[in-house]
Amino acid sequence: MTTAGNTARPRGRIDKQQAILAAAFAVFARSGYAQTRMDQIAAEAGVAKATVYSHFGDKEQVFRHAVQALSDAALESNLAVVEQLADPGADLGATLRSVGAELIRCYCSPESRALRRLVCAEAAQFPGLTETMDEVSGRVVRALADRLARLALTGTLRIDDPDLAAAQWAALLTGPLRARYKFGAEPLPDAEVQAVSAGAVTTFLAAFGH
Amino acid sequence: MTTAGNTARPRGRIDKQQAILAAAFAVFARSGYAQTRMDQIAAEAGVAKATVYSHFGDKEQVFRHAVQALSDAALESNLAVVEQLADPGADLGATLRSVGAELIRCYCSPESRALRRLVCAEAAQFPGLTETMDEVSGRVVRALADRLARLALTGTLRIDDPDLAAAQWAALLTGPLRARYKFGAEPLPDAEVQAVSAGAVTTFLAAFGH
Amino acid sequence: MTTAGNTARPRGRIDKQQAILAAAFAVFARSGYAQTRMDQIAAEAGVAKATVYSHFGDKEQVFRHAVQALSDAALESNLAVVEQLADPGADLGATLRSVGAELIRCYCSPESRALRRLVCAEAAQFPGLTETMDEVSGRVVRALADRLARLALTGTLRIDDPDLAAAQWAALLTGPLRARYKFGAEPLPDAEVQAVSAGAVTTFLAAFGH
Amino acid sequence: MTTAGNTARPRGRIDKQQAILAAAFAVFARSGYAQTRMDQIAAEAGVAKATVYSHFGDKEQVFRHAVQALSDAALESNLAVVEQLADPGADLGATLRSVGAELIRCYCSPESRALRRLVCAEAAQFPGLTETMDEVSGRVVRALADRLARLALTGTLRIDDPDLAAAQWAALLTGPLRARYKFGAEPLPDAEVQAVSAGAVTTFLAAFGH
DNA sequence: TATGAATGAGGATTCATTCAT
DNA sequence: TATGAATGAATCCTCATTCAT
Repeated sequence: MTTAGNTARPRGRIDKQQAILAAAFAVFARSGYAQTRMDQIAAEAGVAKATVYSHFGDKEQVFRHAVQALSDAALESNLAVVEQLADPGADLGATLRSVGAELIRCYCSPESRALRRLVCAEAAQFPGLTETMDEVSGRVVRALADRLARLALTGTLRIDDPDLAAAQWAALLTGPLRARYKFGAEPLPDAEVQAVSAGAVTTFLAAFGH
Repeated sequence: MTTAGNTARPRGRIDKQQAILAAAFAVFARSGYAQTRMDQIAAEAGVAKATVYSHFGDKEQVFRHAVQALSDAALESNLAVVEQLADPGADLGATLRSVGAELIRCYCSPESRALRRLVCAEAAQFPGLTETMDEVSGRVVRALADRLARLALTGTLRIDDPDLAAAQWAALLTGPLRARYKFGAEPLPDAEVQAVSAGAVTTFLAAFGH
Repeated sequence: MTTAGNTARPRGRIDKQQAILAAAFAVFARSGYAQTRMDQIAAEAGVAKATVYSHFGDKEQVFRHAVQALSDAALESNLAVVEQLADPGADLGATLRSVGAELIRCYCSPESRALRRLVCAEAAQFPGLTETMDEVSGRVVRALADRLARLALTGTLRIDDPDLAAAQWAALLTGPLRARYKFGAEPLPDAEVQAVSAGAVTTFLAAFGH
Repeated sequence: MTTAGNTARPRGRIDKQQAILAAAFAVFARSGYAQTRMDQIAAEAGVAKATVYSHFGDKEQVFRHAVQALSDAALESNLAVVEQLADPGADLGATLRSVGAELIRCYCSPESRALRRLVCAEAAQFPGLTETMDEVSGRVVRALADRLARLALTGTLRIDDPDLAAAQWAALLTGPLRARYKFGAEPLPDAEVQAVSAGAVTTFLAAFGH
């Protein structure tokens, strides 16, 4: 129903929904919740303001939908990266470094930073928002834990508590990053990515390797 | 005449400054930047709205000063905790666990959460804000690195790069915390504190202990 | 469909525009630019304040439109009077006196005084305002010059430079009026009108009659 | 203390009065009544705002004093010009043209334009202001009438009603000027001055010469 | 008198939201 | 459903004026 639509009108509605959501993503990410005007969203979506209302009810709903969509996307790309651990190859260290680097890049992508800013900013006013975020990182860490558990099973790693190990690896990857890369607009230098990932792997293997 | 002030008024100016700043801290932390009304700040400070303006110029300046003061306070209490590592005592593990736990508590104190929310929320609109935050965590990590370097010198730990070790320890402490404890309003259960701190120490010592 | 308007609403937009402009005329004329509150205009127009803004953008634009409309009206009534010279009748002096008196009355009508006050008052802050006014009096004088040129052609008057003669006649009509009648609120006594007009005609005919 | 100042204080008060008035002139003339802030006046006068209040009571009084002083100055310079008619010399036309030109320049001096703007603008809100202005132009016209009467006595001119003649001459001088020169900021071109003055003299002499 | 600080009343403007078409 | 127009509530900021010193 979403993609078929070769007859003229049935898709109009859905197209507009999508356009509105896309516009909302963009504007909220750019300006934050409070700074965002419904007019901007409508304009960027190419529809009338009232149309936005008839689709989503009010500003808060538009926001929640936008955040949800950003979260879904972020979750998906993170999981895709984690999946690369399914087949670690010969050089475990190298694989960990590469996957770690990609996780860092996901974590610092413009979309992720924007999402983090939005959630963080509105955590107080929008109950349930932090839960959404916990959900995302929780599922990523769990997926990571799954992979690590497999590697422990095969004896590649020496892990008692895969959840803890996963959480700590994630922490070692994202913790040392400067705030300006986590929240700010500054582009993340590749050297930083490599260094942090390498450092994380060294410590991680010292604790969980052989 | 300005500083003696045992008679009633000469200090009035400064008192009001302080009162306004304190009120601003509170209100911004509660409601976020955009939701905060200048009236609220003035009322909470017990002064007229125009007085706030004559002291700080406009809302943005009030905000910046408030954030600065919160940052200063946060930095100070973090540094005080780190200083406890100066004399690690006999049981290094226990000391690390205890200091780690206190650092976590600092990190999740209501003030710190509020500060994080505010900075994060307004990072896009207020250039320089993330730098302020980097500065704080940077200095804490550096102080931590100083302590770790001493312990490496005395042979208590085995550390090549104290800065990296410090950053990683901090990461192991704060990274695994759920978003609801970092940004949300939920109170931080002591069990979580203990568990995370203990886990961090184990991994840390595995990498940097004997 | 827009102009027929036997169904209720299509003309609503235009009606409101008109209502707002009319209200703005009145209030600005009464109180001057700075003293005028947007609320007053909105109230007097019977619309919401925001409607005024959505139609005109800001106070300055409302003002400019109001002035423009007042100017247009003033121009029109002045031209109508001047047109009476097209057929001067047998007694030229009497006609000139009568037309002069009417021009003085136009010049001192409440609307004209208000317009003069507004333009004069805000000349410094609103570039282009004086030009608008010059335009009005310029066109009136030119129309007058046209009439005088005709009378010169028929030999009724002896005029070399009709533009100069017109400007001077206008000057003789309005120049001798006391400020209180040009700008003030005082009603213009008919005796004053007659006297000034008669004096103007005498001098004018001495210079340009036979 | 600022200029003469050999004894220390006694003149301080008066100096400040003067400074305040001078500043008020300048600022009101620049910005109009409503746009003028008491702070600006105080700042430009180099005193504290409260000092302005202790000298003049409130904004309106400051304004009235400023207008009065501007009026006095304007009156004085106009009268000085008129006085040149006391000894008209051999070529009456030339003298009239020269005096007329100077009157036009007085009339369009920055101070006079400012004064006209201020009075005109606030005529509605400040009763008595137009009277002040009538007083000025009234006295100038009367002085002019005095001179014309003398010239009539000596047979140089042929005037029945010197007051009317004076008013009309003044009208012929100022009436034809464009609004931008009367109220606006545009500098008055000398050619305009000459032309208007010459035209006025021609018509005036046609009516009142031999 | 001179002043720096404080204030209360007020005003322009914005924006989420709703209606009538 | 889509829209242009209308709105009312809210908010930042300004400024004439007053006090205490």
